[in-house]
Amino acid sequence: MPKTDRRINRTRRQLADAFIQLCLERDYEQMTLRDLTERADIGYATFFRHYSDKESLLNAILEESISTLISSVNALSDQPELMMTTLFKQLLEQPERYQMLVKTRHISHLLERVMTIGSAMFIEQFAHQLKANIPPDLAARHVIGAVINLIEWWLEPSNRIDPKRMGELINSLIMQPLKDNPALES
Amino acid sequence: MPKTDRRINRTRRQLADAFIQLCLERDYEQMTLRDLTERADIGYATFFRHYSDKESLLNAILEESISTLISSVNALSDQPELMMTTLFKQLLEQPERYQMLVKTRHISHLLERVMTIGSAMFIEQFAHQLKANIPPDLAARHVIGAVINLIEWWLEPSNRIDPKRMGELINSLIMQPLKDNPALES
DNA sequence: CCTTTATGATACAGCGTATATCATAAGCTA
DNA sequence: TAGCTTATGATATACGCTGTATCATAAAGG
Repeated sequence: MPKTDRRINRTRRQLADAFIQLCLERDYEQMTLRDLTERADIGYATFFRHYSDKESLLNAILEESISTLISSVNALSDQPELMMTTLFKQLLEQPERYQMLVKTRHISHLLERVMTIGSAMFIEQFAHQLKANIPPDLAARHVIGAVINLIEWWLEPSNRIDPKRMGELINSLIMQPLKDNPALES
Repeated sequence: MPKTDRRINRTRRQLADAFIQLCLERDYEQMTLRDLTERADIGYATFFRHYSDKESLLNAILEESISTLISSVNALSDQPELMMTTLFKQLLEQPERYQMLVKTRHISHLLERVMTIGSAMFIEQFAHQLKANIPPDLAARHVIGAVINLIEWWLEPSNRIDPKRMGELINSLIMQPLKDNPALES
């Protein structure tokens, strides 16, 4: 493994931090690279030595977030509810980063990758006990989309209710209703 | 009511059509006003006599779509399932337009306005029979977000299942699970 | 300590945006 | 239809942002 130059890490960290800050303060679209490099306190031309354009930096941050999240969750794919609570706890580690991904509408890219780990198993596990006449495509899309929707809601600072409770709610509002004989719980 | 000049209507219609076409063919972000005015077959400068920028045109199309959709469903706010099927039938009238709004991620703006009509009544109607410990904010968000998610899925041409069936599925997968004593149906 | 390399500063070409101007054509009104 | 009004087309232009090239300098690594 090649050690990366400290200066490279420093520059990229400054860029990522400035990017997240500016995204939350202003708007992604109208944020210029001049704004960004000034906030990051690096030379304008230096940006292009690391990323080809603004979107490329965003994708780098996205991919890094995906790796972090997946490696903390992929061992739990057989325990959906524990996987969910673990996911929520992980999100709390760097809230600004994930709020930025909500604002730029890239959080779904991230969560689709994460959810695919769990939902593939979920679909396989429940395929034979799906409610009658529910198209499997629709079921899969509903699980992933509805969970993402609640996570986006939960990322708002005033909505950060207990991760364990969120896991229960997701199970009761989204997972169980797909089953033929839903277990009744509070 | 002031009659608008035919030329104005003609220009704006050409711009909207070209905009929808190019959005579906290429990408919204990298679509230039030169591309747009060339496709619409109008002079470049003429664009700015109608809209201040690209986003302004998109918003105009969005607002027009919202008006059309709302006026076709707002009388049905007391019949959620009929409102849903009517909504789906309306979407079938101009599929390209709404697919474009999905691609530009503006469909949620539209559907939030439409769903607010129905969900306000839904919330009021079911507030007293909500499952225990479900935060009302979360419930409202879940209803709107999950419905929008299924509509986006349904707008994909290969997923256009029967509007009536969609209304039933939405009721059984999203609405009923929020209630304390969910009615069991197929 | 010496070599390597990432950075900062600057200049510059290219492109898209947005505005101003003027002649022309199309629409409206009587 | 005639005459006035107005939207359009074409063109020129200023401006800002992007992306690249160059060179001297500072910082890192061995």
